[in-house]
Amino acid sequence: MAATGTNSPVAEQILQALKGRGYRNTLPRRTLAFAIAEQDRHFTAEGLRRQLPPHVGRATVYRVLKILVETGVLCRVLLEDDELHYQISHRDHHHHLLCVECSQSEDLTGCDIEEALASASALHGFELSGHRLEVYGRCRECLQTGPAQARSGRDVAVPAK
Amino acid sequence: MAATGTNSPVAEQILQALKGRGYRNTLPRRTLAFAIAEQDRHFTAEGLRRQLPPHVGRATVYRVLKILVETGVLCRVLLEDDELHYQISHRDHHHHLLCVECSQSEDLTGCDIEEALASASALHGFELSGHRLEVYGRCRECLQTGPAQARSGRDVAVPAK
DNA sequence: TGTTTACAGATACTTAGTATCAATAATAAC
DNA sequence: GTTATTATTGATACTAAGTATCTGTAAACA
Repeated sequence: MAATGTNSPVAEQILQALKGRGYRNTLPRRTLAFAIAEQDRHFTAEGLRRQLPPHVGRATVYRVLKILVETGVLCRVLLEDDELHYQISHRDHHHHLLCVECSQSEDLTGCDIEEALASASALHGFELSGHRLEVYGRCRECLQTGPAQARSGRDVAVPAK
Repeated sequence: MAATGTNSPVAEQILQALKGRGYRNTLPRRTLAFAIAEQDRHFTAEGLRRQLPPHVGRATVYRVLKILVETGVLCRVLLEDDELHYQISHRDHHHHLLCVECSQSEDLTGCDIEEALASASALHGFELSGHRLEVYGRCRECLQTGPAQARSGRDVAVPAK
Protein backbone atom coordinates (compact mmCIF):
# COMPACT_ATOMS: atom_id res chain seq x y z
CA MET A 1 0.00 0.00 0.00
CA ALA A 2 1.16 3.43 -1.04
CA ALA A 3 1.61 5.40 2.18
CA THR A 4 3.73 2.80 3.89
CA GLY A 5 6.28 3.35 1.15
CA THR A 6 7.74 6.21 3.18
CA ASN A 7 9.25 4.22 5.96
CA SER A 8 8.55 5.98 9.22
CA PRO A 9 8.92 4.03 12.43
CA VAL A 10 6.98 6.61 14.40
CA ALA A 11 4.07 6.50 12.00
CA GLU A 12 4.12 2.72 12.12
CA GLN A 13 4.07 2.87 15.88
CA ILE A 14 1.04 5.15 15.82
CA LEU A 15 -0.77 2.88 13.40
CA GLN A 16 0.11 -0.13 15.50
CA ALA A 17 -1.33 1.56 18.56
CA LEU A 18 -4.56 2.18 16.70
CA LYS A 19 -4.68 -1.36 15.40
CA GLY A 20 -4.03 -2.74 18.86
CA ARG A 21 -7.06 -0.87 20.09
CA GLY A 22 -9.24 -2.29 17.35
CA TYR A 23 -9.36 0.81 15.23
CA ARG A 24 -9.43 0.42 11.48
CA ASN A 25 -6.49 1.29 9.33
CA THR A 26 -7.87 3.96 7.07
CA LEU A 27 -6.29 6.35 4.61
CA PRO A 28 -6.98 9.50 6.69
CA ARG A 29 -5.51 7.83 9.75
CA ARG A 30 -2.40 6.84 7.81
CA THR A 31 -2.10 10.38 6.53
CA LEU A 32 -2.45 11.71 10.06
CA ALA A 33 0.05 9.23 11.45
CA PHE A 34 2.70 10.27 8.96
CA ALA A 35 2.02 13.95 9.48
CA ILE A 36 2.30 13.55 13.24
CA ALA A 37 5.49 11.55 12.86
CA GLU A 38 6.98 14.49 11.00
CA GLN A 39 6.36 17.00 13.77
CA ASP A 40 9.51 17.75 15.69
CA ARG A 41 7.82 20.14 18.10
CA HIS A 42 4.53 20.16 19.84
CA PHE A 43 1.70 21.18 17.57
CA THR A 44 -1.90 22.29 17.63
CA ALA A 45 -4.82 20.48 16.08
CA GLU A 46 -5.37 23.29 13.61
CA GLY A 47 -1.68 23.59 12.79
CA LEU A 48 -1.56 19.93 12.02
CA ARG A 49 -4.63 20.17 9.87
CA ARG A 50 -3.10 22.90 7.78
CA GLN A 51 -0.31 20.53 6.89
CA LEU A 52 -2.69 17.88 5.66
CA PRO A 53 -4.25 17.51 2.25
CA PRO A 54 -7.55 19.41 2.24
CA HIS A 55 -9.62 16.28 1.82
CA VAL A 56 -8.92 15.30 5.41
CA GLY A 57 -11.79 16.80 7.35
CA ARG A 58 -11.54 18.86 10.52
CA ALA A 59 -13.68 16.44 12.47
CA THR A 60 -11.41 13.57 11.52
CA VAL A 61 -8.35 15.38 12.78
CA TYR A 62 -9.92 16.08 16.14
CA ARG A 63 -11.31 12.58 16.34
CA VAL A 64 -7.97 10.96 15.69
CA LEU A 65 -6.14 13.27 18.06
CA LYS A 66 -8.57 12.39 20.79
CA ILE A 67 -8.11 8.69 20.19
CA LEU A 68 -4.34 9.06 20.19
CA VAL A 69 -4.38 10.92 23.49
CA GLU A 70 -6.60 8.25 25.01
CA THR A 71 -4.32 5.59 23.60
CA GLY A 72 -1.32 7.27 25.17
CA VAL A 73 0.44 7.88 21.87
CA LEU A 74 0.10 11.63 22.24
CA CYS A 75 0.00 13.83 25.26
CA ARG A 76 -1.37 17.27 25.62
CA VAL A 77 0.81 20.14 26.73
CA LEU A 78 -0.42 23.48 27.86
CA LEU A 79 1.62 26.49 26.89
CA GLU A 80 2.07 29.56 29.03
CA ASP A 81 -0.59 31.38 27.05
CA ASP A 82 -3.07 28.56 27.66
CA GLU A 83 -2.78 27.24 24.14
CA LEU A 84 -3.29 23.50 24.04
CA HIS A 85 -0.72 21.59 22.02
CA TYR A 86 -0.08 17.95 21.33
CA GLN A 87 3.09 15.97 21.19
CA ILE A 88 4.27 12.41 21.06
CA SER A 89 4.27 10.85 24.48
CA HIS A 90 7.20 8.79 25.61
CA ARG A 91 6.06 7.68 28.98
CA ASP A 92 3.07 7.43 31.24
CA HIS A 93 2.57 10.28 33.64
CA HIS A 94 5.21 12.92 33.19
CA HIS A 95 5.76 16.63 32.99
CA HIS A 96 7.28 18.89 30.39
CA LEU A 97 9.99 21.43 30.25
CA LEU A 98 8.83 23.74 27.53
CA CYS A 99 11.15 26.21 25.88
CA VAL A 100 9.24 29.44 25.46
CA GLU A 101 11.58 30.50 22.68
CA CYS A 102 11.90 27.59 20.30
CA SER A 103 8.97 25.46 21.46
CA GLN A 104 11.22 22.54 22.05
CA SER A 105 10.12 20.32 24.86
CA GLU A 106 11.76 17.80 27.09
CA ASP A 107 10.33 15.40 29.57
CA LEU A 108 11.16 16.59 33.02
CA THR A 109 13.14 14.00 34.89
CA GLY A 110 14.81 14.18 38.24
CA CYS A 111 11.92 16.00 39.83
CA ASP A 112 10.03 14.19 42.51
CA ILE A 113 7.11 16.42 43.16
CA GLU A 114 4.77 13.51 43.71
CA GLU A 115 5.96 12.98 47.24
CA ALA A 116 6.02 16.63 48.10
CA LEU A 117 2.52 17.00 46.72
CA ALA A 118 1.26 14.02 48.63
CA SER A 119 2.49 15.29 51.96
CA ALA A 120 1.36 18.84 51.31
CA SER A 121 -2.09 17.61 50.31
CA ALA A 122 -2.26 15.52 53.43
CA LEU A 123 -1.64 18.61 55.51
CA HIS A 124 -4.72 20.11 53.93
CA GLY A 125 -6.76 16.98 54.47
CA PHE A 126 -6.98 16.37 50.75
CA GLU A 127 -6.98 12.99 49.13
CA LEU A 128 -4.78 13.54 46.12
CA SER A 129 -6.15 12.25 42.86
CA GLY A 130 -4.07 13.95 40.22
CA HIS A 131 -2.09 16.97 39.24
CA ARG A 132 -0.91 18.94 36.29
CA LEU A 133 2.48 20.54 36.00
CA GLU A 134 4.08 22.39 33.13
CA VAL A 135 7.42 24.10 33.40
CA TYR A 136 8.44 26.96 31.18
CA GLY A 137 11.88 28.32 30.43
CA ARG A 138 14.60 28.61 27.86
CA CYS A 139 16.47 25.59 26.67
CA ARG A 140 20.20 25.10 26.50
CA GLU A 141 20.36 25.89 22.79
CA CYS A 142 18.37 29.09 23.05
CA LEU A 143 20.43 30.19 26.02
CA GLN A 144 23.57 29.79 23.97
CA THR A 145 22.45 31.39 20.75
CA GLY A 146 20.13 34.19 21.77
CA PRO A 147 21.72 36.34 24.51
CA ALA A 148 19.22 36.40 27.33
CA GLN A 149 17.52 39.61 26.20
CA ALA A 150 16.14 41.89 28.93
CA ARG A 151 13.50 39.19 29.59
CA SER A 152 10.67 41.65 29.47
CA GLY A 153 7.11 40.68 30.22
CA ARG A 154 5.63 38.16 32.54
CA ASP A 155 7.91 35.51 33.79
CA VAL A 156 5.44 33.26 35.45
CA ALA A 157 2.16 31.78 34.44
CA VAL A 158 0.21 33.73 37.00
CA PRO A 159 -1.24 37.18 37.29
CA ALA A 160 1.52 39.60 36.39
CA LYS A 161 0.51 41.46 39.51
CA MET B 1 -26.50 54.46 44.99
CA ALA B 2 -28.24 51.12 45.07
CA ALA B 3 -25.42 48.59 44.67
CA THR B 4 -23.12 50.05 47.31
CA GLY B 5 -25.97 49.75 49.73
CA THR B 6 -25.17 46.05 50.07
CA ASN B 7 -22.04 46.35 52.07
CA SER B 8 -19.50 43.94 50.67
CA PRO B 9 -15.89 44.27 51.70
CA VAL B 10 -14.74 42.02 48.89
CA ALA B 11 -16.54 44.07 46.29
CA GLU B 12 -15.07 47.21 47.78
CA GLN B 13 -11.64 45.67 47.60
CA ILE B 14 -12.11 44.84 43.94
CA LEU B 15 -13.30 48.35 43.18
CA GLN B 16 -10.38 49.78 45.10
CA ALA B 17 -7.97 47.68 43.08
CA LEU B 18 -9.49 49.02 39.88
CA LYS B 19 -9.39 52.57 41.15
CA GLY B 20 -5.78 52.19 42.20
CA ARG B 21 -4.93 51.20 38.68
CA GLY B 22 -6.63 54.24 37.27
CA TYR B 23 -9.70 52.47 36.00
CA ARG B 24 -12.99 54.28 36.16
CA ASN B 25 -15.69 53.32 38.59
CA THR B 26 -18.58 52.45 36.32
CA LEU B 27 -21.91 50.79 36.90
CA PRO B 28 -21.07 47.56 35.02
CA ARG B 29 -17.83 47.26 36.98
CA ARG B 30 -19.65 47.74 40.25
CA THR B 31 -22.17 45.12 39.19
CA LEU B 32 -19.36 42.75 38.30
CA ALA B 33 -17.51 43.42 41.54
CA PHE B 34 -20.53 42.55 43.64
CA ALA B 35 -21.28 39.48 41.59
CA ILE B 36 -17.72 38.26 41.93
CA ALA B 37 -17.76 38.94 45.64
CA GLU B 38 -20.73 36.64 45.94
CA GLN B 39 -19.00 33.65 44.37
CA ASP B 40 -17.90 31.16 46.95
CA ARG B 41 -16.30 28.80 44.45
CA HIS B 42 -14.28 29.31 41.33
CA PHE B 43 -16.42 30.30 38.40
CA THR B 44 -16.33 30.63 34.64
CA ALA B 45 -16.72 33.81 32.65
CA GLU B 46 -19.95 32.60 31.13
CA GLY B 47 -21.28 31.33 34.41
CA LEU B 48 -20.69 34.69 35.95
CA ARG B 49 -22.32 36.43 33.06
CA ARG B 50 -25.46 34.35 33.47
CA GLN B 51 -25.78 35.72 36.97
CA LEU B 52 -25.65 39.29 35.78
CA PRO B 53 -28.45 41.50 34.53
CA PRO B 54 -28.70 41.07 30.76
CA HIS B 55 -27.67 44.61 30.03
CA VAL B 56 -24.10 43.83 31.01
CA GLY B 57 -22.48 42.83 27.75
CA ARG B 58 -20.37 39.78 27.13
CA ALA B 59 -17.39 41.82 26.06
CA THR B 60 -17.53 43.81 29.26
CA VAL B 61 -17.44 40.70 31.39
CA TYR B 62 -14.39 39.36 29.60
CA ARG B 63 -12.71 42.75 29.64
CA VAL B 64 -13.18 43.19 33.37
CA LEU B 65 -12.09 39.65 34.15
CA LYS B 66 -8.93 40.21 32.16
CA ILE B 67 -8.19 43.42 34.01
CA LEU B 68 -8.82 41.77 37.36
CA VAL B 69 -6.45 38.93 36.55
CA GLU B 70 -3.79 41.40 35.48
CA THR B 71 -4.41 43.38 38.62
CA GLY B 72 -3.97 40.28 40.73
CA VAL B 73 -7.46 40.41 42.20
CA LEU B 74 -8.43 37.21 40.45
CA CYS B 75 -6.42 34.23 39.44
CA ARG B 76 -7.18 31.65 36.85
CA VAL B 77 -7.45 27.99 37.75
CA LEU B 78 -7.48 25.19 35.30
CA LEU B 79 -9.70 22.25 36.06
CA GLU B 80 -8.90 18.66 35.26
CA ASP B 81 -11.09 18.82 32.19
CA ASP B 82 -9.20 21.88 30.91
CA GLU B 83 -11.99 24.23 31.80
CA LEU B 84 -10.68 27.64 32.76
CA HIS B 85 -12.15 29.11 35.90
CA TYR B 86 -11.55 32.26 37.90
CA GLN B 87 -11.37 32.84 41.61
CA ILE B 88 -10.34 35.49 44.05
CA SER B 89 -6.61 35.51 44.54
CA HIS B 90 -5.16 35.79 48.01
CA ARG B 91 -1.50 35.89 47.27
CA ASP B 92 1.05 36.29 44.53
CA HIS B 93 2.29 33.15 42.91
CA HIS B 94 0.62 30.11 44.36
CA HIS B 95 -0.96 26.82 43.46
CA HIS B 96 -4.36 25.35 44.07
CA LEU B 97 -5.72 22.26 45.64
CA LEU B 98 -8.95 21.75 43.78
CA CYS B 99 -11.62 19.45 45.04
CA VAL B 100 -12.98 17.54 42.07
CA GLU B 101 -16.19 16.86 43.91
CA CYS B 102 -17.37 20.12 45.41
CA SER B 103 -15.21 22.55 43.46
CA GLN B 104 -13.84 24.00 46.62
CA SER B 105 -10.30 25.20 46.34
CA GLU B 106 -7.52 25.91 48.75
CA ASP B 107 -4.19 27.52 48.24
CA LEU B 108 -1.53 24.90 48.45
CA THR B 109 0.91 25.69 51.20
CA GLY B 110 3.74 23.65 52.56
CA CYS B 111 4.89 22.56 49.14
CA ASP B 112 8.24 23.77 48.01
CA ILE B 113 8.36 22.69 44.44
CA GLU B 114 10.19 25.81 43.34
CA GLU B 115 13.53 24.50 44.50
CA ALA B 116 12.97 21.03 43.16
CA LEU B 117 11.96 22.50 39.83
CA ALA B 118 14.96 24.78 39.70
CA SER B 119 17.43 22.00 40.26
CA ALA B 120 15.67 19.63 37.91
CA SER B 121 15.58 22.30 35.20
CA ALA B 122 19.25 22.97 35.72
CA LEU B 123 19.98 19.32 35.05
CA HIS B 124 18.33 19.76 31.69
CA GLY B 125 20.23 22.96 30.96
CA PHE B 126 17.01 24.96 31.14
CA GLU B 127 16.74 28.45 32.50
CA LEU B 128 13.50 28.32 34.42
CA SER B 129 11.10 31.15 33.75
CA GLY B 130 7.82 29.93 35.12
CA HIS B 131 5.58 27.03 35.83
CA ARG B 132 2.01 26.03 36.28
CA LEU B 133 0.78 23.55 38.81
CA GLU B 134 -2.73 22.48 39.68
CA VAL B 135 -3.47 19.72 42.13
CA TYR B 136 -6.70 17.76 42.07
CA GLY B 137 -8.26 15.65 44.74
CA ARG B 138 -11.06 15.40 47.26
CA CYS B 139 -11.27 17.75 50.17
CA ARG B 140 -11.67 16.90 53.81
CA GLU B 141 -15.40 17.58 53.78
CA CYS B 142 -16.12 15.46 50.73
CA LEU B 143 -14.01 12.65 52.13
CA GLN B 144 -16.10 12.65 55.25
CA THR B 145 -19.55 12.92 53.74
CA GLY B 146 -19.37 10.97 50.50
CA PRO B 147 -17.84 7.54 51.10
CA ALA B 148 -15.00 7.25 48.64
CA GLN B 149 -17.07 5.63 45.90
CA ALA B 150 -15.29 3.16 43.61
CA ARG B 151 -13.40 6.16 42.16
CA SER B 152 -14.14 5.16 38.62
CA GLY B 153 -12.69 6.95 35.65
CA ARG B 154 -9.45 8.79 35.12
CA ASP B 155 -7.58 9.71 38.22
CA VAL B 156 -4.93 11.87 36.72
CA ALA B 157 -4.89 14.72 34.26
CA VAL B 158 -3.00 12.73 31.67
CA PRO B 159 -3.83 10.22 28.98
CA ALA B 160 -6.07 7.65 30.63
CA LYS B 161 -4.11 4.75 29.17
C1' DT C 1 -21.21 72.72 33.38
C1' DG C 2 -18.80 71.43 29.72
C1' DT C 3 -15.16 68.73 27.55
C1' DT C 4 -12.37 64.97 27.09
C1' DT C 5 -11.74 60.36 26.79
C1' DA C 6 -12.34 55.83 28.86
C1' DC C 7 -15.81 52.69 28.71
C1' DA C 8 -20.11 50.22 27.31
C1' DG C 9 -22.75 47.22 24.62
C1' DA C 10 -23.79 45.50 20.01
C1' DT C 11 -22.15 42.99 16.48
C1' DA C 12 -19.29 40.27 13.92
C1' DC C 13 -15.50 37.32 13.96
C1' DT C 14 -12.11 33.68 15.56
C1' DT C 15 -10.50 29.46 17.46
C1' DA C 16 -11.07 25.00 19.21
C1' DG C 17 -13.83 21.60 19.44
C1' DT C 18 -18.39 18.54 19.24
C1' DA C 19 -22.84 16.52 17.16
C1' DT C 20 -25.25 14.79 13.31
C1' DC C 21 -25.78 12.27 9.34
C1' DA C 22 -25.65 10.25 4.73
C1' DA C 23 -22.12 8.19 1.87
C1' DT C 24 -18.14 5.31 1.79
C1' DA C 25 -14.65 2.07 2.52
C1' DA C 26 -12.38 -1.57 5.85
C1' DT C 27 -12.97 -5.74 7.54
C1' DA C 28 -15.02 -10.16 8.18
C1' DA C 29 -17.91 -13.77 6.35
C1' DC C 30 -18.81 -16.52 2.76
C1' DG D 1 -13.11 -12.88 -4.92
C1' DT D 2 -17.58 -11.15 -3.67
C1' DT D 3 -20.69 -9.57 -0.46
C1' DA D 4 -22.48 -7.89 3.89
C1' DT D 5 -21.70 -5.39 8.00
C1' DT D 6 -20.44 -1.58 10.32
C1' DA D 7 -16.77 1.71 11.62
C1' DT D 8 -15.29 5.71 9.66
C1' DT D 9 -15.41 9.76 6.84
C1' DG D 10 -16.21 14.56 5.56
C1' DA D 11 -19.69 18.08 5.24
C1' DT D 12 -22.33 20.89 7.76
C1' DA D 13 -24.02 23.05 11.52
C1' DC D 14 -23.41 24.13 16.14
C1' DT D 15 -21.27 25.48 20.72
C1' DA D 16 -18.17 27.73 23.94
C1' DA D 17 -14.87 31.01 25.00
C1' DG D 18 -12.96 34.81 23.81
C1' DT D 19 -11.33 39.04 20.78
C1' DA D 20 -11.81 43.16 17.51
C1' DT D 21 -14.29 46.97 16.04
C1' DC D 22 -17.13 50.70 16.35
C1' DT D 23 -20.49 54.23 17.82
C1' DG D 24 -22.91 56.21 21.54
C1' DT D 25 -22.53 57.22 26.52
C1' DA D 26 -21.14 58.58 30.84
C1' DA D 27 -17.09 59.24 34.27
C1' DA D 28 -13.83 62.40 35.69
C1' DC D 29 -11.85 66.49 35.92
C1' DA D 30 -11.19 71.38 35.02
